[in-house]
Amino acid sequence: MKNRLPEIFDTLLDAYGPRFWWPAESPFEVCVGAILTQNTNWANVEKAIANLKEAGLLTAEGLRDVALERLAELIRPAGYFNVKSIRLKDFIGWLYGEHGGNLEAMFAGDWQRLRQELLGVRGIGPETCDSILLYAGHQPSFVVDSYTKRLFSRLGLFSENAAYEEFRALFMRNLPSDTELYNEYHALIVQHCKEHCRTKPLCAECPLLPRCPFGIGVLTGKTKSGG
DNA sequence: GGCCAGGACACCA
DNA sequence: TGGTGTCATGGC
Repeated sequence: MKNRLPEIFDTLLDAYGPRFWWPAESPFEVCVGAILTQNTNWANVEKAIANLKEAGLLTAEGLRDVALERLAELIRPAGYFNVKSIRLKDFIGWLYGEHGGNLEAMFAGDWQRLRQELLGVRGIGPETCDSILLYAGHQPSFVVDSYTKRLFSRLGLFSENAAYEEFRALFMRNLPSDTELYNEYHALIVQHCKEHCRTKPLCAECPLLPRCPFGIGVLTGKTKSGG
């Protein structure tokens, strides 16, 4: 079976241009945002991040020392604030316990070992973990999110029910191990899905339609007529 | 007023 | 191992 992933990337890049992800001012902000964005609209996350910045708490030390209740209140706009405040505290506690609260130290060793360690932190699942590795640590760990599953299952390439690690492995097997490529690919998937691939079927303006090489009927109910 | 949004986890069979 | 309920705000 032909590897369609590179050409899909090219199509998305042509359509949207480079996305310059992650939308954050520092690697630490990426880590915080990765936890706050769990099952949440990014616009709401931005409000929570802004609250943390305004309070001067968007640092490892700040989040370590702030009271849990105050932290929850500051991140309230991001939703699930009681859960996420604990998750942030757990991550910061782990960061201090294992790496002295230093993000550079956290990323200094072997990233695949770090991945396993991060997955052991309560509240950090595979997507959050890979987002931290890729966008904060600049390590070639592909990020799979709900958009990725939705788009590529609609394209008929993967089963939507496939496990996270299966999805991730498929991308990493079929693409070169390239941090910049993984960075851009995931960002383009998000951009694309926000515009064309929410819960509704893809619309006629979908940039994947004209060059779709794999039977767009999966998406539209019509069959590709060739040519 | 309902749906949706860049998940993770506990619990249960 | 897989399915289900829970956590919550804000925009449309």
